[in-house]
Amino acid sequence: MLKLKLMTLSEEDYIKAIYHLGKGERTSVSTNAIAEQMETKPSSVTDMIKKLSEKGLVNYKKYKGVSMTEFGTKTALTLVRKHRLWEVFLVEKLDFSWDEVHDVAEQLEHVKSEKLVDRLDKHLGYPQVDPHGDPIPSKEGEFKKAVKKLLNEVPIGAEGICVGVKDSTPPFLKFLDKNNIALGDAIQVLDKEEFDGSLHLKIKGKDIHISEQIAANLYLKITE
Amino acid sequence: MLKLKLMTLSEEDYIKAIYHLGKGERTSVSTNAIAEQMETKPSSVTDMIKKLSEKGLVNYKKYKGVSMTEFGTKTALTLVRKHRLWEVFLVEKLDFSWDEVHDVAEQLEHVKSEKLVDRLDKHLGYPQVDPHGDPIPSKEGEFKKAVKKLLNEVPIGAEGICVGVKDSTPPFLKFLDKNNIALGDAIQVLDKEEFDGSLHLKIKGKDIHISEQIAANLYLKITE
DNA sequence: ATTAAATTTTAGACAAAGCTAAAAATTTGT
DNA sequence: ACAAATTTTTAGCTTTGTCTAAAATTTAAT
Repeated sequence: MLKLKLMTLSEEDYIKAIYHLGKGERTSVSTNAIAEQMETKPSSVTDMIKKLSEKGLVNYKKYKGVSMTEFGTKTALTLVRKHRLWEVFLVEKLDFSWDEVHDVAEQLEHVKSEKLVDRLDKHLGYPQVDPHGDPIPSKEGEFKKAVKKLLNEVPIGAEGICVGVKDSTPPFLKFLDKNNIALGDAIQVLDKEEFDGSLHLKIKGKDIHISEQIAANLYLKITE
Repeated sequence: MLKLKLMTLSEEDYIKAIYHLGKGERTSVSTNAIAEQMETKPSSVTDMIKKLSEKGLVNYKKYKGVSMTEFGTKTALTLVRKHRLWEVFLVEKLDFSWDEVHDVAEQLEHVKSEKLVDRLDKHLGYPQVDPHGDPIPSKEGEFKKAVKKLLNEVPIGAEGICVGVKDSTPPFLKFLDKNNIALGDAIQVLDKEEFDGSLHLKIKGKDIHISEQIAANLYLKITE
């Protein structure tokens, strides 16, 4: 397998951004979208895209957007893997809360040592999902595409595991904390109000009533 | 307490290098020595020194070498603290061996999060020394100066704890591993050969015979 | 003490990654 | 279809950290 040791921090950040913007599916991503994601200017993005293209990480044609190559995707997946493993570490071992881990993991993921990642994975017991319920790619870049649905799109009576959030901003995460909703929780949809789309749920034996807006930001993994 | 959040990786590396070259004692360090340590050119060092001087981390007078300020020393100690805590983590939690941790810790120490360091410290049980027996500064930058002596300078009959190595290159560290000598071991000096200065030791109940060269690279913490 | 050697600094360049402003290409609206 | 709006790229400049080559200073040697 090809391996590109010589990636700068910035290149790694771009690769991850392009991967996520393309939803991991090698779809074309616009310069502007990347610029927004990276909080930089489109002209800077163009420059970087050229470099990544020369290194074989992305496909690029002027004015036509950019898409990941097979190799670029593999590279992005190792970064995603590292990021999510570190998030698990921070939550499980260092008692960070769910909504604090991202920035630190963002830094830790850039540490270059294959052995470190492998050992960390082992230390954590080979976790399948990160604290946000997102799947952790294997060393080979494979991961089960979780069957995730938004809670408001799930039929009444459905049961599943809370595996993720759509909105991962601190305000929303804090709401969940306050209402004792956490990843890994078993959730059952008891009823839905016609009037406002709000839901009655059972979580950890307790009944809860949430608005449709909340439901629309919670992913449920259907254990079918 | 002053805190300088805006340090680049490179600045941090220089500060640590200058601190170590000055043995933590704010002695004057030469441009050439720094250049050698940092594997760069003296002219680059001069440039960086000016920047560090402007930031109040070092004292600098043209042609007269450079020394740490109080503030620079504090800064260096937080880096040393991070480095050594990560080394403990790698050895204790991820089963890295003693001689593999340095490069990875070198990267991990640059991660910026006070909370991360505090939690890591707690997670590790507030260790006092790293896997090489070097003391870990407290959050406030304090640390017990271990009473360390080279094994060959210790009188016959002395007892103590193996707390460090002078030569920390892989070959030497591997020798120690092979001969079952590790940090934290209780060592007793049984006898010394007049002829070649070699030593008879008792380590973990076993008798061992080592050359003077080996003894001259092992630090013993005298538990007086 | 004065010259030779070594060290240190300056001056000028370069690569990486970013920016602004302007030009070029594409897309959109009527 | 074609002008207007938007998007993308280019050109040229900035900063950080590095380099080489040359100049300045200090140290060493006779």
